[in-house]
Amino acid sequence: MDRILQNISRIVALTPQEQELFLSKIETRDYKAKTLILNAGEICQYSYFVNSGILRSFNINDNIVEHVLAFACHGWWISDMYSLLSQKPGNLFIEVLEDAEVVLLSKENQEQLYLEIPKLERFFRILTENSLVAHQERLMDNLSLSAEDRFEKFCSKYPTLIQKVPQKHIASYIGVTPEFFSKMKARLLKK
Amino acid sequence: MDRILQNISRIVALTPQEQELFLSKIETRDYKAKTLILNAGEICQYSYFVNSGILRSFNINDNIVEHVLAFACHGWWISDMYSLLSQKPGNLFIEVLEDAEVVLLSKENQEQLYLEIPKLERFFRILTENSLVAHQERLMDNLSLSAEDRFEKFCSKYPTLIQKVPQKHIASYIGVTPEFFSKMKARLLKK
DNA sequence: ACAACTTCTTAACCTAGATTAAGTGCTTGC
DNA sequence: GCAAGCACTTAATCTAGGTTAAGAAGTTGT
Repeated sequence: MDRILQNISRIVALTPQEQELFLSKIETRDYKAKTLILNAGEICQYSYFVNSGILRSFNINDNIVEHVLAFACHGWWISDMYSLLSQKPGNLFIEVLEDAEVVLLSKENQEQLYLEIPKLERFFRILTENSLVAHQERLMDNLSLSAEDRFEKFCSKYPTLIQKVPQKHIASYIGVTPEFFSKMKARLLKK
Repeated sequence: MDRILQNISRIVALTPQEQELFLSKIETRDYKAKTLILNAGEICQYSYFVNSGILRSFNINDNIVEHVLAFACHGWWISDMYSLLSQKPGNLFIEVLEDAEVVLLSKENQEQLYLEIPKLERFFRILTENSLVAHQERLMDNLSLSAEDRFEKFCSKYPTLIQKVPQKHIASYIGVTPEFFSKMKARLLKK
C-alpha cells in the first residue's frame, strides 16, 4: 500500500499527517489482464500509479494500427495527460497487460492536494519535468536513430519489459511493424 | 519588458510586489542572428523566454546531421531541459535564427522563486505539463503519420514560422531530409 | 481435448523517404 | 562588384522498413 508513499519520498518528504491525508485521497483497485481501464473518447479522470502488474497506453489511428505511447510497471505513473489536463475526450486507451494493482488519484483530489500540501505540487512538477525530458530524448531518437539502435536502447533502458510484454507491443513502441521487428531480431541474434 | 509578466498572468496572478521580485531575478539580452546561446557539451544554466526574434534548439548526431527539437518565437520558453535539470553537459545547441531579445532566468533564481512565490512553481508545473502533452502528440504523430501529414499539421499549428525560418529547419523538425521536403512541397503545390 | 484465437516467423514484393550529385539563384562579406 | 557561401531544387539511384500472405506454435476458454 505504501509503495506510493515510498515513490513520493524519493523526491519530497511528507510528515506522517500529510501521508495520512494523501492516503485518504487515493483508491486502490485490482484489474485483470486485458482490462481497458481507459477508452479513447472518454474523459480521463485519474492519474494511475502501478503497484504491481503492467499497463500500456496506446492510440489507434485511421488505419486501425495501434501505437504504444508508454508502458508502466510497478512504481510508474501513467495517464492520458492530454485528456486529464484538458478534461476533453482523449484518444488514448490504457490497457492492463498483466494482472495489476493500481492506485487511482482523481484530478479533483490531485488539485486539492496541491493546495493542502504544496510539496505535492513540487513532486508532480518534478515528475512531469522528468517525463518531458524522457519524451524529448525519445523524440530525438526516433528522428535520428535506426530501428536497430532504438531497439538496443530500449533493451538497456527497460530490460525487464522485454521478457514480460508481447514483442509486437515493443515493436509498436519503437515504431516498427511486428514483421520487421521479427526480422530485425533474427538478424541481431546472428551476430 | 513585461511581455513575460503577461505570459505568466495567463496562468497565475502575481501581486505587484511579486512581479517586482520576479523582475529582479531576470536579465534581458539581445542576440544577433546566428549566435549560439547554448552549445552541446555545456551545462545549461538558464530558462530562456523569447521577447522577440526566433530561436531553435537542435542536436547533431554522429552522422553530422542536425535534428531540430524546437522553435521558439515571441512568448515562448526554450531551454535544454535535460541539462538544466540534471546540471550535466547536454547535447542540444540553441541558436538564434532571427535577431532576438531574450529573457534569462537562471536555475538558481528559478528555484529560489519557487520558494518565495509558490504560484510560480504552479506556473512552471503547468507550462511543463503542456509541453509534455505537446511532445506526446508529436511523438505519436511521428509514429503514425506520413511526412506529408506531419507537414500539414505543422503548417496549421505554426503558420507564422513557415515564412520566417529556412525550410531545411522545418524539414528537420518534421523528420525528413531537405531534398525530400522540397520534392514533397512541389507535389503539394500541384494540387 | 479440441476449436478459436493470438503471437511470432518467414519470405516475396513494394514504397516512402534517403543518398548522391549537379545546378540555380540568393545573400553577404570584403 | 564579385567571390564564396547559403538555401533550394531536380533527378537518378538506393534502402530501411512496410505490406501481404501463409504457416507454425503456443495459449485460452469451454
